[in-house]
Amino acid sequence: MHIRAMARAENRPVTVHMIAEHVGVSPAAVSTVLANRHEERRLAPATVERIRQAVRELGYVPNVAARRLRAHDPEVRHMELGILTSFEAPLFLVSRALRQLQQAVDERSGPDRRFSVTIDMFHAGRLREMPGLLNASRFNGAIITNTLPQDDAFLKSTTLPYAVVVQGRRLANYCCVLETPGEVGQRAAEIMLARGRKNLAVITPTLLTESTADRAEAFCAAVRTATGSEPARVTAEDFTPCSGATAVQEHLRAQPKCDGLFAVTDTLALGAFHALKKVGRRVPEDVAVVGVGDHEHADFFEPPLTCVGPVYDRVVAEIVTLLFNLMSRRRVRPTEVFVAPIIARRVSA
Amino acid sequence: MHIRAMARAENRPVTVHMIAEHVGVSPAAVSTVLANRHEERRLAPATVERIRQAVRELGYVPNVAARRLRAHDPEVRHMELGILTSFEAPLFLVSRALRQLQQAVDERSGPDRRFSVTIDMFHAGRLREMPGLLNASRFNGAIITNTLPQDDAFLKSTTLPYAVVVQGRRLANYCCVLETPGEVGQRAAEIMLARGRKNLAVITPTLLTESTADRAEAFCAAVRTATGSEPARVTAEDFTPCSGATAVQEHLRAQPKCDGLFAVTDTLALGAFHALKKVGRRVPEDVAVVGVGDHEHADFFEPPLTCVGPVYDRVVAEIVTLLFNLMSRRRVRPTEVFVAPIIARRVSA
DNA sequence: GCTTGCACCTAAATCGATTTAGCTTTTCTC
DNA sequence: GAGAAAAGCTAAATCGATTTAGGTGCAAGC
Repeated sequence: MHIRAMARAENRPVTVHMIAEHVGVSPAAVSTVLANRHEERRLAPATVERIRQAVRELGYVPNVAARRLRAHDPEVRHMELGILTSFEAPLFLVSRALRQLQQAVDERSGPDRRFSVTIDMFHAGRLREMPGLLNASRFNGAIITNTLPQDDAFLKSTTLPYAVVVQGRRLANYCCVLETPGEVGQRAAEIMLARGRKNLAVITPTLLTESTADRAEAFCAAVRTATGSEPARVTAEDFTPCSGATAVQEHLRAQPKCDGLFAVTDTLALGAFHALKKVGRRVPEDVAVVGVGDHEHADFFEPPLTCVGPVYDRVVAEIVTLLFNLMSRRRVRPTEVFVAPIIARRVSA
Repeated sequence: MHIRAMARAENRPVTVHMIAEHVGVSPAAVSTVLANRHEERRLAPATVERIRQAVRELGYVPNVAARRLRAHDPEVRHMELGILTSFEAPLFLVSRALRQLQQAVDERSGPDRRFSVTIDMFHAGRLREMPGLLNASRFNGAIITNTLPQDDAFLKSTTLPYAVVVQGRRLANYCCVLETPGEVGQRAAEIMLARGRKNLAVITPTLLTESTADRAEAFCAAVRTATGSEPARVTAEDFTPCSGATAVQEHLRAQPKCDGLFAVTDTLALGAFHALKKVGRRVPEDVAVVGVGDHEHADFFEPPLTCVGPVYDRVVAEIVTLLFNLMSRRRVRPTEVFVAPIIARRVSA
């Protein structure tokens, strides 16, 4: 064991102890230098220099977990909250969640209770690889959002052993907050039908989350029920206006009679606007457009975009409430909270 | 000391040890239950229940730092990187930084080297209150952005003892990446002047970062030099289009002859569009508008917004490179990296 | 009666860094 | 030259949780 330890030592992370050995002093001396307190603790300048040299040479990287543990004041309890989202998703819901969560946290912080809130990203579909998720060594509580079906499957298979609220997805073993299933698509369809639109299409990105899929499904179902015919499906590469524009432009070529577009996100609707202008069709006279999400700038689109969707601040408020209830164990059972969509009637439909 | 310890114990965070004492078992047993491994380790079901009960009653919150330290594989070095930004600022630069940083990190990760990247927010002007900043117990490296002058003053006064890259600000004791001072405002002025605009205004938010202040200054200086007259200053409450619209509308009332607007962020330009439409003035025929930042949707504004500004991907690339150089100690001296602005000539000016 | 095996639990080491109290050795003072 | 003070450093405890190796007592088997 001793020999193996030596053998492996080559590539091991450098510790204070190793530096100390290398220089021929105690770990205490090294630590003193690292904290820049050698003056007050009266280390000889020559020693300080030798230690500094070694620190540089060996490429020392402090272990923050160890430092945190040590630095931590035993009088205050510290809770780590994370907002977990995928890189690929837009950040606007996240930033709202963050703001509200921070506010909730500021209210609850005191001399004996502090919180930290961070945003942590995972690659879509690879949530399971996030370090510290499973062994609960990273968070005391987490909000998980923008998951793909693979991530959902992972979550379903293991109940994370701390407070978790999942957004936009129904999972039996977690507390979930999401828009009322079916409603968004339904309302969008109603708007279109009330305007007498016949040749409808729904624009979705390639990667569908549960929410975006549900919106498209419900829209199609409602249209089918009312008119007997199925809306066209337009698939954009991702969430960006650019990909939306490309997809819609192609669709308009194939289906010039199209007179109503439902975009499952506002960014795609923005792309649709662009494509429509390019081929000289007016919104909403020629083509009605409905978006989802209430993009913070939707009112400033040209024309202002009519949106259907849950009030995100409500969604976030529910999430935050649930999270704190879970953490204080006031509610332990998994729950589903639905937030009904509202319609922001503007100009585009 | 013993008595005081007892006295304080009331309100102390609950530890595994305390639970163990409360139940009358060893910490090992409690830990076993917390990890849900009581089956394989053959704890009596009754004991498990008693422990669970106590965990609930006492409101146990695990100390993640301790868990991390313990869970940590001594073969791999783990580096914690943070992107620190203020709540009040828009996230779009942050999200780009995050994506590029994550990519860099993915490339450098290996079996013996892992990274985690998080976004951490501070209240504008209160960076100093962020826990773990000063005692280096949170990050091995950090990108700091969207600071206010108070934050800058704080940073100037203490050199953080780890790898730090500051964005958008010149601080002698740090590595900084920012747009070339003076250039953005100058270019914006040139565009306006080349179009023969005379009655110019610059729109800024109330809270000015160094960059936004510099843009406005340089714009005014360039205009003053060329024409001898000073552009008007329009102050919006914050960065939102909404506040921009309000401010511009007011300005137009006071200065109906205004024919050129320079907005120090794209979101403010979007608000300006709105205000201009409302009073029936055409862009760019009546009023030219120039924005900064190259908003990811600037091309989809109506009309597409002409932007001046650094290529953000360049900025971020420089930041990431510097950060890794600092961490591997390939470059230790503070540096300033300037990224020259480019002009995205679209329709609005 | 003695071993074996099982059920159930604990002592102690460990993760890495920091700090406090204290130990040598040298230098200074009278 | 004795005692005090200063300089320069270290041993060991600590932060909180986890795990490994091992102990104890009881029932079963021969």
